[in-house]
Amino acid sequence: MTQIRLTNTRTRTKDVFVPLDASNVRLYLCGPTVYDRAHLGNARPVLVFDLLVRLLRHDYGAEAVTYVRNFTDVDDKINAEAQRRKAAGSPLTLEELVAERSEETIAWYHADMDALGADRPDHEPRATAYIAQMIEMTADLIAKGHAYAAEGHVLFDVRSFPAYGKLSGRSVDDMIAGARVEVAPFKRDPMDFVLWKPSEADVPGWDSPWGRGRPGWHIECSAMSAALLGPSFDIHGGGLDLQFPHHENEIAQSCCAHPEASFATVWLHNEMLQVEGKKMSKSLGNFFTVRDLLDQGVPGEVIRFVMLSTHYRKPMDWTEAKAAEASQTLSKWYWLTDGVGAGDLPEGFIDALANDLNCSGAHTALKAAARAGRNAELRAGMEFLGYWPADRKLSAWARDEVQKQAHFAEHSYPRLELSGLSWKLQGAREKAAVSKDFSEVDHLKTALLAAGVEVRMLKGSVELVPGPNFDPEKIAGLN
RNA sequence: GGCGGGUUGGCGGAGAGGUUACGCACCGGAUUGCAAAUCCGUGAAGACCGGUUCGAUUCCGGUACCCGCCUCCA
Repeated sequence: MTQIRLTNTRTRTKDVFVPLDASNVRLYLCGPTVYDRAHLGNARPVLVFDLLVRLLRHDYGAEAVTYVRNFTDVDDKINAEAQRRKAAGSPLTLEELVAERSEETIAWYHADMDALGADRPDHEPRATAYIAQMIEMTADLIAKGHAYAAEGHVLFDVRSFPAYGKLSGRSVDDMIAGARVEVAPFKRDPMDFVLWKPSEADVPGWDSPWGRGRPGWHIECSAMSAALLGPSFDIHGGGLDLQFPHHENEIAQSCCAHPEASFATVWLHNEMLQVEGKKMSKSLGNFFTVRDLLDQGVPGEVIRFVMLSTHYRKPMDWTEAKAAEASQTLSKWYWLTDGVGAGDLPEGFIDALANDLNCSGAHTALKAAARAGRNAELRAGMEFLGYWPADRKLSAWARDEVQKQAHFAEHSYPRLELSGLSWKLQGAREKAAVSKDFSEVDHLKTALLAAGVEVRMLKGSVELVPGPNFDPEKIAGLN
């Protein structure tokens, strides 16, 4: 068992990870709002958690980890798209159109994240399937004196929760002082946030004790994590942009609803994504989705490698140069490990990952293995990091790269030996080096080439690699 | 304005209070009858100013610059 250390936003230190229950390690990642294609930034937390889950499964056992990532399918942007389709003449109801939009977006999301080699979570709950739990939790918060109804809304009373602001290091008073937006008049405190809000007739809604309406943004994660993982679980994560207000509000809701529980022990936040040194934004014209990159021919493996190369707590800059370098490295690795069985993991590999997911360090361990020709170790590490799919079949891109490498390696890279003949050839070569009579060497080499064998003359040895047209019959006489 | 994070060699990117990170690129050399997407190696850093220390890129303080968040935006 390796000691895993993670930087916990809650404690602001890198702590040794101790699960509440080692036989059931539980994680929750805030998933996407399914109104459109996932952009590249959305992929980062997915890959960080994919890596974390792989490490935890390695440590605690595949069955001892439960990973939940939600789909937020209650959102005004989805509603807006549904209303647009309705206005365009769709015969479906608004609710059906919302579901339709969510369905297609979720399918895209799955396809895109699959292409990045991210394993699906154990549970992918949709907010719309947990409305009852949200209503129940909201009512409970009112009953416990932490929320109040006003003008069809239900608001969380931040003053009722002294720890409000602790996660993000803010005080309610400071935030009010810096507030720049007009405050709804029915709020008791400017920082109070919505648990439930009324829905007009042309917007999807659910019946509730406070009238027809829909949940606020934050309550879904509190309700779904409690339903699937219990009120206390181990790791909760997401992008740094979610730290406030989303995660802060989740903590307020969950801790007040379940005062006996601890909610999430560890909070993990990944830094944001940049593109060529600048923030990714539609106005700068550098905004793109995962699908855009895939369509441009950037392989999912390469996107994954680039993403995992930068530590999750540092801003990640997506650049063409990084993609090119990643492509080169992976190309070589696939070539080295194609057809090789996975061995032990390289030295230092797990230690690096266990140290707050230092994947760059894990890559270093793989580079060392590649350099030393420990291909079985390289293969094991690649599989661990998700560069080989579970079915161990290469993507079209990777297969292509392997063939290119094989072609280029006509005279270079050591792989496997046709023992005996390589010995013989090397022996002849050593003699020829002295006698300068290369006829025997040439004879052997020509025969081998004719039999479809690649002949690689290396310093001190000869590598013989059977090619696609290898015919053992033709070299039978050479031994 | 408030809060949080960052600043490492040409580029990318880590760990560690005191020994070469590593990769890519560059340069030098080697190996080779031919051949290199082969091998070996050198150089190159820690934004700035102070402080703590025998010693700091690593700890502390300040400055500059950059990034994110600041009530329904994921």
